[in-house]
Amino acid sequence: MADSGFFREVWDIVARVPAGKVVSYGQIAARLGSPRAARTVGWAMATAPRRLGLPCHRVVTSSGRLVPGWETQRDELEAEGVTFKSNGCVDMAKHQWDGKRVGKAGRGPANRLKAKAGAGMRGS
DNA sequence: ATACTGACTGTGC
DNA sequence: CGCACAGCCAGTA
Repeated sequence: MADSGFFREVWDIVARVPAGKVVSYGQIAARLGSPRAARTVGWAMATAPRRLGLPCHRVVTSSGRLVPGWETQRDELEAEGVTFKSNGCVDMAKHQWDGKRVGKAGRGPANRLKAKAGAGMRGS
């Protein structure tokens, strides 16, 4: 894989996400070795050719929020058995794809991940 | 080769 | 609790 690079891997991972599960952009990026490349991952989805049949509706943000401007996405996930919270967010704590690594569920605000403190230190 | 964009993320206030 | 700012990676123009 990786014949083309990052994108190919992103699509590959997304295509491997089982129904009823969701994965966050950051999780995919981290899987590729670049936890900060979440944007690139989202971009890969945005430019992902539909002919690939990518279940982009299974990709959500770290907050469990669905893609902004997407109305059918929630319906698609529900059809797969994904449950939602009252606020309209996916119950990622329950459906976030383990990514073949069980025990990693809840990597984000939901878990108060305080890794690397100098991550977004805006000190310009 | 350079610049810009893009469906994110984590902190800061 | 909500809004804003800055950093990151890769592909297209």
